[in-house]
Amino acid sequence: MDLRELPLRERKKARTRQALTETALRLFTEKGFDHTTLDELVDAVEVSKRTFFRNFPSKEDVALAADTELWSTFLAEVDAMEVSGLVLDAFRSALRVSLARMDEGWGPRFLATRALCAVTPAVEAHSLRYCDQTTQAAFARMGARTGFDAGDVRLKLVIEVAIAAWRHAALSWTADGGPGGLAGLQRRLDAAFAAIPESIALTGTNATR
Amino acid sequence: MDLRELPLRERKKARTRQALTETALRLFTEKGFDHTTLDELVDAVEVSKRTFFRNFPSKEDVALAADTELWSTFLAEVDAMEVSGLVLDAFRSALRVSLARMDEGWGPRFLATRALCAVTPAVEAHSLRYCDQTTQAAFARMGARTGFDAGDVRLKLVIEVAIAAWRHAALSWTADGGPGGLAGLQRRLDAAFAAIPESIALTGTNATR
DNA sequence: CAGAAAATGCCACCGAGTGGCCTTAGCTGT
DNA sequence: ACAGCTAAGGCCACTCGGTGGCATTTTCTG
Repeated sequence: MDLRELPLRERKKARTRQALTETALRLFTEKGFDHTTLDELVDAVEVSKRTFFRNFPSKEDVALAADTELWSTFLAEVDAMEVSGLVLDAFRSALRVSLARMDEGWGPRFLATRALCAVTPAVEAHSLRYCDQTTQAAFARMGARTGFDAGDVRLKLVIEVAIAAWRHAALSWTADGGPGGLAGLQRRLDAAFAAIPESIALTGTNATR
Repeated sequence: MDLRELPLRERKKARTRQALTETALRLFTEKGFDHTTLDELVDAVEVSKRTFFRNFPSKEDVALAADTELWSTFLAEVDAMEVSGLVLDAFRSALRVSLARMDEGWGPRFLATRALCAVTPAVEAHSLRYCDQTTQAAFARMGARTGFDAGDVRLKLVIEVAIAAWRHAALSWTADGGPGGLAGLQRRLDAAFAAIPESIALTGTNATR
């Protein structure tokens, strides 16, 4: 992430990208996603609208920078991870490590992004798609790396379960205002994973109240 | 679903709605979602664009009519279902019953919708959001009906797992071209549910190839 | 310092989606 | 049967997200 060593061109590009994500997140949070036009954003950052769309495929994407950082790190982690034992545990630790790799300031940005998702359907939809694409990519890479069949239901499901645990952890953590920072999020993640066996064995009767 | 008994006004409304969904699915499949303008669609059905947006909140929604039919039936089923034993089994049978409730012609429409999702990111994103909303709604209703805590991780996870099984079944069935019709989809669904216990117990080692 | 290559800015354009307002058509009373 | 009410549809103008084309600036290379 250190960009001091990059050529000037790349540095400038990275700088405008970051300015766009930061300003966008601030404006969207202050005024709402729908009530912030792209013109306002690009005016504030002093770039042209054309430049914006060379950096981000859509208005929604600039709001989800925190998500994409996490997911790309996660995929790299999946590629690198040792699987000796429960596959579910491997994914849990991949998530844990990815979270630890996020740079300082990511936590608050992620929190703001989630808050935005909660009130803006369009952003939520994009976020879910990223999540799903990541799940599928993880499935494909794991399938290629380990010996599992290309369409093995079990591998697919275990990844979906891991991601579901992550999503629940992130959601509940966000709903409570992000208590304890990233360590707090980490704890919720562990709790969610720990609850998985009980979940599928869960029984209940109709409470007639 | 029989609309012979409705007042004339309602009948007409239902008819235009159906004409829109059918024509939309046909046009989108033939020419692609992005290369079909709303003007073409409303011209074909002979309604104004304004009328379209009184029936559907967005262009994507008209393509997902098959999804919404299934999910609303599923939610009704969740409200009605008996839970005595494994909660996971209750959801499996709710999905099974919902599928059986779909009217004739739903199968092909659903298949076409899924094919559309596979090639059109915007439609896919909307579809995922519907799915997620359904999951959350099922969670909220179940939480209210049975005695579980409002934010019980286990209940949330078991629903996510059930939906994940459904999604995998639908995806693999679609990828193969929908073999065996709805009965074939049903079989994939059973197989996916059956694989859940093995999934979370799945172990593997790095295949160094 | 010259020239290639990449990034940016500018402008015109398309299509999705909305608000306002008027007209039409189905539903109510007498 | 008829008059009035109400809901739905049609029409029009407008905003905003997103794209293509082309000229201009800026950085890299020799």
